This record gives sequence, C-alpha cells and structure tokens, in this order.
Amino acid sequence: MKLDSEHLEILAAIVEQGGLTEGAEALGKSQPSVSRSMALLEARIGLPLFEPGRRPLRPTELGASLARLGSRIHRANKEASLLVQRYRQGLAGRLRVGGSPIFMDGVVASMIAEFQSRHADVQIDQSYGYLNQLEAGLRNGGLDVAILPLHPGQVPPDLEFTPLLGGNNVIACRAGHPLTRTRGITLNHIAPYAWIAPPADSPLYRDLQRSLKSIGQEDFRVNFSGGTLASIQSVLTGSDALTVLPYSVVFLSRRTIPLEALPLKIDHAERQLGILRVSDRQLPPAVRQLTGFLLTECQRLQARMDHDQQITRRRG
Amino acid sequence: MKLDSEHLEILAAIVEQGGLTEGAEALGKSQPSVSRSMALLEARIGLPLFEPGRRPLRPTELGASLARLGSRIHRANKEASLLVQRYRQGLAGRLRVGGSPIFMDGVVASMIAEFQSRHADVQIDQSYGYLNQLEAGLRNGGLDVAILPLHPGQVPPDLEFTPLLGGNNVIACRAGHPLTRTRGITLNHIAPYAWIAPPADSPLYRDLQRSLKSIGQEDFRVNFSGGTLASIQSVLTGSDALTVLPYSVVFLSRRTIPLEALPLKIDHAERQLGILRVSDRQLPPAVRQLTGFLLTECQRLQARMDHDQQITRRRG
DNA sequence: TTGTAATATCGCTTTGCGCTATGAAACTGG
DNA sequence: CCAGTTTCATAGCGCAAAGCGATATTACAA
Repeated sequence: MKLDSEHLEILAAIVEQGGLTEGAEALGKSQPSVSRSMALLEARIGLPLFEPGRRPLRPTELGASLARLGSRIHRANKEASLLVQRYRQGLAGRLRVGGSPIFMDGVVASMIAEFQSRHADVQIDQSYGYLNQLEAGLRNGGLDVAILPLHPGQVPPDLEFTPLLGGNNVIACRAGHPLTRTRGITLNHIAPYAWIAPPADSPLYRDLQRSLKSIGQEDFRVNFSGGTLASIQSVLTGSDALTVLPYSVVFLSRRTIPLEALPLKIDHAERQLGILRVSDRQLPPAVRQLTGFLLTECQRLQARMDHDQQITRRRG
Repeated sequence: MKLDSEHLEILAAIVEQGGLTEGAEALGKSQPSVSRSMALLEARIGLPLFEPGRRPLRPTELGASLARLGSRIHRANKEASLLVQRYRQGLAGRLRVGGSPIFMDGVVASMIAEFQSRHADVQIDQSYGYLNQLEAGLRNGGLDVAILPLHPGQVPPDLEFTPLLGGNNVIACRAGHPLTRTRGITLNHIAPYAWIAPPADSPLYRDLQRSLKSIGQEDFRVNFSGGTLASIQSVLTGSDALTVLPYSVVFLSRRTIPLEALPLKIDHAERQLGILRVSDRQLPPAVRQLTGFLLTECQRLQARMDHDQQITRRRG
C-alpha cells in the first residue's frame, strides 16, 4: 500500500501548527480541503491519525510518527524547489568548459576562479582541446561551451561564436632579458636565441612558425616544447629563450611572473579569443551567467591592455 | 513553486532504472503515464530534465540532482508505509499501561519484558494507580489499558473488563519462618508476629484488614508500611513479619526471593486480576497484541499455580 | 447553557492520473 | 546506409481526487 506523500506533508503541517485550520492556512489551502485529505488518508490506512473528539485536533501516536516522516518529505521537496530556483538563476549546476590550453591557463582560469567565488554552487569541469575536439565535444553534449581563439570565417555554421578578446600574439621573454634593453630590435638581434615552442600540433605552434616567418626568420632552434603554460613560464624565466604567446597571457602573467613582451610587431592570424557554443540548444542558465561574466571581465581586461600599450608605446 | 513529490519519485525511478520504460515497470505504472508525468514536471520547472534526443533517456545535471531528492522522498514514503503496516500488526507504537502497584511489579512487569523482547518497536509507558485514577486515565485518553484486581460487579458500565488471573490473597512470610514448620496454624500461632502493610489508601490494605478479621484477628501491629513490592519483599525476607499478598505475586517472587505462603485459608474479595479498557474506543493494535499475550501468559501461570497448590495440599 | 471556534460534510468544477492504441524518433546489426 | 527493433511521446477517454464556498456539526469556554 502506497501512501500519498502530499497527504503526509499535510499531516505534518497540521501537527506542527497544532491544528487543522492553522495547518491549512500554513499550506495555503482551504480548511475543507485539508480536512478531506486527512479523512482520505485515515480511510486508506484504516487507523485513526487523530484522537477522536478533541477540538484542537491532536495526533495519535501513529499520526505523530507519520507526521515526522511527512516533515522529512516536506524538507526534501522544499530543497528540490530551491534547487530548481537556484538552477534557473544560474546559481547552481555543473558546467563543462573546454578550451585551448594556453588561453585557459593564462586568461580564463583566473576569471573562472572569480566566477566561482560568487557562484559557489556551480561546479565547473574544465578540459583542454583544440578546435576539432572542442567542436566534437559541443556537438555530442560533452561540453557546454568552448573557449578558444578563432578566425571569424572559421566558425562552423551550426555553432555560435562570441568574441571576448583580441588574439594578437607577441614575442615574450623573461624580464631583464638582454633584448629588453635593445632599441630598434631587428631579426639580427633575435637570431641567436633559442625558442620555446608549444606542442607541434597546436595552433600556437603554427602561429609561432608564421610569426617568425613574418619577420624573416625561416628556421629557428627549439629549446623546449610541449609544455603547458606553467612549464613555458618556468623555462622562459629561467633562461634567455624566447617564445610566442598571446599578449593577454603575457599581460596577465606579469602580475606574478617576470615576463615581458618585446616591442616587435609580428604578424598574427586575425583571430579572437571567444566562446563557442551550439547555436540552437538550450543551455543551462549557469552557462549564460558564465558567458556574461567572461564578457565583462574580458572587456575590462581589454581596456587595461589598451591603456597599458599606449603608455608603453609612448615610453618606447 | 511547489513540485509534486510523486513526480520526483517517478524521476528517481527512471534515473535509477536507466530508462523510462524500466522505470515505469518498476513503479507498476504504464509507460505513457510516467512519460506524461515527466512532461508535466519539465513543463512546470521550465528546464529540461533529460538530454534531448537520447534514446535510453539520460538525465541532465538538474534531472540527476532532483532524482536524488526524489529518491530521498521515496525512502521516507516507503518507511511510512512500513510503519503503518507494523502498526497494524501491533508490532509498533506506544502503549500506556496503568495498574495497581503490587500486581504490576509482581506479575505484569516480567510479562511485559517478555512481550517487548518479541515486539521490539512497541514502546511501553507504565504508570501506577488505583481504580479511580485508572478509570480517569482511561476515559481522558491518558491510558490505553489498566491492569488491576476488580470485582465483577465493580466494573463501570462504559468500561470493559477481561479477567486474567484469580485474585486470591495469602499470608506471606520469609522462607524458613517459624510458622512454616507449624502444623495446623491457628490465630494463636499468628498473633505474636508484626505485620507489613501496603499504603493505607490501597485496596490491598483493606484486603489485609478484612483477611485478618476473617480469621478473627481484629487488631494487629504494623511494622512497616507504604513501600512498593521490592521494599515489602526485602523487609519480609529480613524479618519474621507477615503480610498479605496475592498468591500469584508470592508464586512468581519465589523464583528469586525466599518467600512462602502460609497454608491458612483467608477470606478474599472475589476479585480477579484483569484488564480494564474503554469499551467503544478503537484501540491501537498493539493493545490487542498485549492483551492477547497477557491472557495466554496468565493462563499458563494459573495452570502452574493450580498444579503447585495440588502438590502442596497433598504434602501439607 | 449559550456563544464561539474548530472541524466535518456537501455540491460543484477543474486538474491530472490511469489506461490502450498509435505515431515518431533513436539505436543496432548487418 | 538501411531495415528492424527498441524507446519514448501523443491522443483520447474515464475516473479519482483536489480545489473552492456554503453550511452543518461538535467540542470547548465562559
């Protein structure tokens, strides 16, 4: 025999409020309604839930015990409502974010940290990948959003791309590197130094090739390759090697790590860091929250970078 | 917004069983029924509970979270059903038993212990009182049953009395008391000894008076009075004092305490130990269980006492 | 006893669950 | 890639029960 959970919740309200009328009021129902519900419940279990002939309705032993269980049910139900509410507002849920390694480590991760400090109940699963993997992840539902640098013409038709930041690359070196004291850097100045390269299959590696080609350096010596941003930063600061990194990554890294960008214009791929997602699918509200958050954070970052570059340019 | 607990339980079943069809089967409902329930729930919360376009229906993050809560609700509900079932069979509940002190301590308590070892979830509240208090307790619902010695003509019309045991009293003394070695005891043999009396307001005290009067002893010296059975037993075994006790109490006490009943016929009040309860009120099933249990236990006890007395009579 | 407050009952409408039958969509194995 | 199979959704219909206001009944209090 299955009892109606709703009935048990009503019973709990009556017992807690000390009377049927008050219970009905607390539940937002009419008095006859709850009276009949209790009559039904009593009829089904075939045992009295209330002492007979007592006016401020008092539960029997059985009634009180069932009321305790009803109360438990009520709490679980309320928690469910709350969960839905928070989920609706993007304050709860799980978010699967994939992205290109350097940008995720150098730019996005710290912003996600900030986001999570405001939305404690949003669980974020971060993963790394390049365009193909990320696309696949988005399409098969393994990812909610992807964050990566992309050329506007590169966006697949079934996906939607929201730009966040300019994606221009710079040549980076440790602070205090000999080249930072050199005025009017040319290819000749750079030629002696070894290079740190990202994994050979990454877009950033192709950027590196292209950048060096754009300044006339066809072949280059790779000193270290394949590491994540943390490794690159370590090697960079511990040696005189050079590398190509997005300017935003260098900019943010400088807060804690002694890096500099060489004032040497290099060709870059007209890509922008942005958020890629499936266009028609309805996304969890937390995704919208994160998207909006990253957008404003990146706007602020862009403004700071622009400001900084103007000063550097005036000084340099 | 209030969610339907039933819907959450259904969701839990679907998630646990790994599919809507299996979930429906587990719930004993038809597949279309649970499908529509889920559609309703989804429509109410306005967010998807299942990944779209997946055939073995897979929950979204929100769906999985709600399913966990639904499972909690289901457990509470099942527990409620179980409670009702056990309560129906008299295996659970609270039982308020009142009774006259000597019989409760000397006869009923040990039987209740045995009852509880078989019905672990029946909680018993025992209290003491005489007829008037017990009647009041039964009528105002403070007691479920009362156990006391009563004359058949004494039973109030709105109450019902079930006899358990003969209520005849005997004169009791310690084992090895000088009188136990005396043949053909008369009033003269008894006269020198002091008496232990129950509280002066108790029926047993009036029994004592009446008993002694019936054997011709009009005035008697009271050595000790007012104690419960345990005190009486202690004083009795530690002195040569005499007292009047129900034979059943002496019989059962002998298992652990060196007492004896003097082979002297005394008048007794034609009362019987029995169970008194309100006649029209529907009692908790556990009461019926206890009533039945006490009835058979007392029958066995009566048989043992009869047997024992035959032997004693043959010997004496 | 009488007035008051609490509960039960009545009549009615609406909601939603139960079922069967059937359509649509996704998976599976060649 | 194509049929067959499985899985889920929808439609239509009857019924149980929740909702309400109005009203009768009953316990408590003064």
